[in-house]
Order: sequence, then structure tokens, then C-alpha cells
Amino acid sequence: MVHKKTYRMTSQRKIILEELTKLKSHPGADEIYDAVRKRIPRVSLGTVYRNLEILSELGEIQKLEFAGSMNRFDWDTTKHYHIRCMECGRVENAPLAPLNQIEDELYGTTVFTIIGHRLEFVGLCPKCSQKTIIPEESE
Amino acid sequence: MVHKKTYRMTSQRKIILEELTKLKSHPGADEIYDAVRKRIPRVSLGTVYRNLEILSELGEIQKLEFAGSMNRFDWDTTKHYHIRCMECGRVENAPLAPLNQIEDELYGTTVFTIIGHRLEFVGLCPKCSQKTIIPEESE
DNA sequence: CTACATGCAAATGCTTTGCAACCTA
DNA sequence: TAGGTTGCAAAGCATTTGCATGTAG
Repeated sequence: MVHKKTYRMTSQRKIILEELTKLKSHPGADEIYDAVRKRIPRVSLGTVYRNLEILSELGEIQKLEFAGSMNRFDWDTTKHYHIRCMECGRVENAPLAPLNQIEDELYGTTVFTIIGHRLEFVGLCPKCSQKTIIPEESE
Repeated sequence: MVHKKTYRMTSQRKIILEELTKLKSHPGADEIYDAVRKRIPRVSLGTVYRNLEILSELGEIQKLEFAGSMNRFDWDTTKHYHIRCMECGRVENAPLAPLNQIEDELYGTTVFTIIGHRLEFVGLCPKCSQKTIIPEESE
């Protein structure tokens, strides 16, 4: 029998979890690092990364991976989709119920074993859509 | 009036496009680099990256960005989704028609201006699903 | 006690960029 | 000939890792 890995609740781990929960947004590791550093000035970025990984493995938090941008983390562990601002990177929840049936549609038509899917919306947040007025094409 | 940028058809550019088209798979920049190097031994990886970027800007190819893995490129420029093997990274087309209405569902319920969406499936390719037999949980 | 965790710094992997020489329209 | 393009090398950025020391259970 294999030895089961037992995780410890260190003060760093607890504080990282607390700060993510407090942030409410969908921060990247760097933002969480900044928040945690206010309480543990000598904390290392490596510790933040390691703990975010472990916490998501434990199901305490959710790791959000986006195409072409850095990872973000979510205190909300329920299944939901996101919208990301292509200008500033801000992330919000997408008000759309999970497409629970969509994977079934591929069943039998692909040689892959489907394990999951990821859906993300790309757009502009209110701030950036004001700034980003697409200029007229003038020849 | 602004000066419009005019692209040139250099031999490198042409060969990069040719090799991507030949590959038929969904190669990363490194694979394309390897293929191109057989015809232009002194080509640089930077040139490959720059040209892939320009070619996708021109609509000659499509840049595929996946969550948590490197970019890949597609000679097929039509709208379609993909499945990626979580073990070996192999990418295939997903036999599913584009969800053209899905963005409309968010209309009015989000403050974001939706510009697009990205849907990707994650799973195991035949080779990896054989190797990856999930071991029983034995206490 | 001991296996897991930490801080630190160096390393990683992918991608981008500065620059002088080069070439295409 | 002008301005896009190249090869080369160095830099950039997010993330991971090796290691000696620290600490929770």
C-alpha cells in the first residue's frame, strides 16, 4: 500500500486561503502574493504558488486557466464560466448555467475520451469599452 | 492619414505557411520551427514566431490558444473547436458545430461587451487513455 | 521525530524584442 | 531606396524547482 500524503495547515496556507476569499475577485498569483505579504512580509512567491496548487488540489479553491494569459484563482469552487476583458484582463463570472450535456455530443464521434470542457468568453469590461473606441477606417 | 503597413512575401514566410499546411496537425511553434529548419537551416525561432503572428493577423492561418499550455497553429481558418489530450498535448478538431447563439445568452445580464468565446474539450487520446489506467483506491 | 513546508535564488519553458545587416516591392 | 524582414542573442514573464532550514502532527 502506498503512503498517503498528508497536508498540514500551516499559517501561510491558511492566510493565503483567507486572502483569496477576502479578495472576491479572480486574482492572479501576484495579487494574492501582494495581499499575503501585508500579513507575512517574508513570504515567498514560491510558497504562494505551491499553496494555491495544493489548495485547488484539495478542492478548497479553484484554479482558473485562461487561454493566452496567466492563471487566476477563485474562492468559488462551483462550476461556472467566466468572461475576461481582453484589454485589462479583468475577470467576472459569466451568467450562464453549465453546459452539462455538451460533452455527450462528442460521444462516439471522437476517438478521445472526453474528461471535461472549458468555456470562456472574451470581451471588454465597461471601463475598457469606453476607452477602446474602435477608430474609423480612413483612407 | 496613417501609413498602412504592407507585408512582404519573403521566402521564410512562404515556407512557414507551406510547412504548417503540410503538417495538417495542430503544431506548436517549435514543431513548425523544426520542419522549416529542414528547408532553411539558418532560420531563427524568432522569425517563426513573428511570421506565425503575422500570418494569423492576415487570416492565412489561425492561432490556437489553449488554457495552461503553449500556443498551437492551425492551417484551417474556419471556426471550430478542439479537443486536447491532457497527457501528451495532442490536439484534434472537435466534431461540434459552432455555438453561434451562446454569446446572446449573456446579452443584458453582463456589463461586459462580449466579443467572442472559446470552447475547448479536455480528455485523453487513444494512446494515453490506454497508458493512463486510473489505479484503484486501495486503503 | 519525520515528513511536509518554507524562503531564497536559480532555473525553466515559451515567447518577445533590440539591433545591425539584409532584401523585397 | 525605403521600410519591412532576418538571424542572433538577450530579455521577459509566469511559473517551477533544488536545497538547506524550519515546523506541524
